[in-house]
Amino acid sequence: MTWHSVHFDWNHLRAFLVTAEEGTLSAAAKALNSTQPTLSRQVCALEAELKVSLFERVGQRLVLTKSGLELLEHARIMGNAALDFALTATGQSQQIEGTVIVSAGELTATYILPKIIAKLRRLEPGIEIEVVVTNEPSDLKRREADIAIRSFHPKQPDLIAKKIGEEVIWLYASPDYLNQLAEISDYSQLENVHIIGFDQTSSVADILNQQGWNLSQQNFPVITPFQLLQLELCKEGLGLIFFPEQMGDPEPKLERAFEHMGPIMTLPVWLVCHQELRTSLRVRRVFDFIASEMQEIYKSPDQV
Amino acid sequence: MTWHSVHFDWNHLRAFLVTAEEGTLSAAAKALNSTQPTLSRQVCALEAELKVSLFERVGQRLVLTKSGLELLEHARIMGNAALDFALTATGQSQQIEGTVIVSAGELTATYILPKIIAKLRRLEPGIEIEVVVTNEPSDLKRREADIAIRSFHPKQPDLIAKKIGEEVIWLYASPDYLNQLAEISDYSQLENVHIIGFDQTSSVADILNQQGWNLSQQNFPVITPFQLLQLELCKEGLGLIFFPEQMGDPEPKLERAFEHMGPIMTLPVWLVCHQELRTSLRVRRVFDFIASEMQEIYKSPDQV
DNA sequence: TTTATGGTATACAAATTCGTATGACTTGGC
DNA sequence: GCCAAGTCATACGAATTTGTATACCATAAA
Repeated sequence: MTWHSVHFDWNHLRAFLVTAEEGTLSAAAKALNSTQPTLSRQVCALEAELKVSLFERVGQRLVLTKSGLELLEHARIMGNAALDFALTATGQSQQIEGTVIVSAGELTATYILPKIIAKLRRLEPGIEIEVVVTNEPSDLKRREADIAIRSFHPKQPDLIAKKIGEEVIWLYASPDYLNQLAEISDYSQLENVHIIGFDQTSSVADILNQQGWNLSQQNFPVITPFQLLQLELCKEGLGLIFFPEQMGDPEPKLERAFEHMGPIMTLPVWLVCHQELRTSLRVRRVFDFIASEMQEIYKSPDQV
Repeated sequence: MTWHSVHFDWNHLRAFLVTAEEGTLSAAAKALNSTQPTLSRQVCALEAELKVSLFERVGQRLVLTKSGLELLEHARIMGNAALDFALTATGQSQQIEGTVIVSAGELTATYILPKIIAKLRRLEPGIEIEVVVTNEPSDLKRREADIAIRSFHPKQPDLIAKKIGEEVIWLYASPDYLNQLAEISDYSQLENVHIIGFDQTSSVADILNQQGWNLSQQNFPVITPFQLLQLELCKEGLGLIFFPEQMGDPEPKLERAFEHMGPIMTLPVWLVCHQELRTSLRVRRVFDFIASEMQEIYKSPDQV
């Protein structure tokens, strides 16, 4: 086997890849925990090694040349291979010390995780936990997170998922606001009800309308995707919110609305992790611990 | 896009890959134009970065651990991507200066290439030619060569091939030896003829036996795959050799044997090159030049 | 036009990496 | 059993790469 063609500096290729993906040298430097001059030199060096002009320096902006665009495709393949390599490497690491990244939504991160993490840290002081709070599903493959808590089963076959339980969603409101709605028992009468929505899409309205409500955009005077703000607004009596019973019931200033009509919906709770990472002592420890602790919580919600 | 998991040193991964493939650090160092201590440190550094033990140091030999074996597969993918990257990069290089590697068999290298290379060097002083002389087909994909002269059409679809002509193979012998064989016209009488063979396999005998000869191992007292040695042995009168007429006819001390029976066989001559490289100014120039020069030669063999 | 912002390339000192030399060790052959 | 050959790891000076600071340029807004 000859390695003739592999003599160029692979780090320079990485510099090229990240620069091309990020758009600027400065951004690439930030992404790689490096500095802009370093990236600048590395890309230049790669161009010299290959005798190919990768970027065209037009003004302050770098724009890929035709050759650069073609080469970027191969560089991407290499980057993905590096990603896979890093992933299985983390999985192969048999040492318990290190960081585990957990991705969760705002509510889970706020109400569920703190006690679990505290308990885990007491049991395993060598494991450091990094929590990524996002309502978007993190890309486990790219290792934006090692473990994710999600409300849906992942499609990818290389992910493993464990079902923790069901999150029961009710409508909640402050006692004040509930008084204003008193006596109402028929959904169709709720023309002027206020609900604090997530975004401009009508998905929340759709769910309720399917259950007999008759809601339009006017029923959503305040909108925010930040659920903790929804909660505070609700406490102030600005309207109803969707909230899981595990988090909503313990809130002193919150009461279930229309309880006799039953819960709005239930969402499953999945704990997800990449297959490769299950072989890691560290990740497995955290995964199993979170799973057992959360299962305990979802069995008896009042413990939250 | 996050580059979280790509922070490890890609050159260290390359060091791991080449070391694993080559078997020892020293061999890997040679392959990478580096030194053994450097490779040693890089592999150690990678192990530290990943917190994974890649090799087990048993005695002086490095043997892959289970983790190392698993990671090697991903590293191989990355290596192949690097290969592809380098390949198209060379193709993208629009600079005429640089080295072009030509692979040829002994006879072509000795009789055909020198004049062509000399002429080319006069026309294109910026192009340096490296000739790889081997009877094995070079791996164009791994860039053991940029251009190869072969006697068969390549199967791989990503290679492009141009047919130069036909090599007509005769049996040749020294005048001395021919006199010993005088008067013989029937192949079946040639029980004691001596032929200088290539190797222990009976492929040469098979070819002749199919044409009515009756040869056994005894007819091949001297064997060598080195064709120039065959030639010299033939000149010394040790026996017959297979030789192309383009090279054999001009030899003063050589004559065709059994000419009236026609040539033994004809071999096509193909000029082969990787598709990606055709886009390189430099490689294309050499390819086209060799093609036209060789076609000229194979039209009128006496010019050799 | 002017100014503020965000970008790249260059200069030089500091930190890192590399190559040479060397030592300790294992394997294979005589 | 011993010697020769070949392996990997370590030490230290040299070479390379990196980061900080800075200059310079382009664009957008005032």
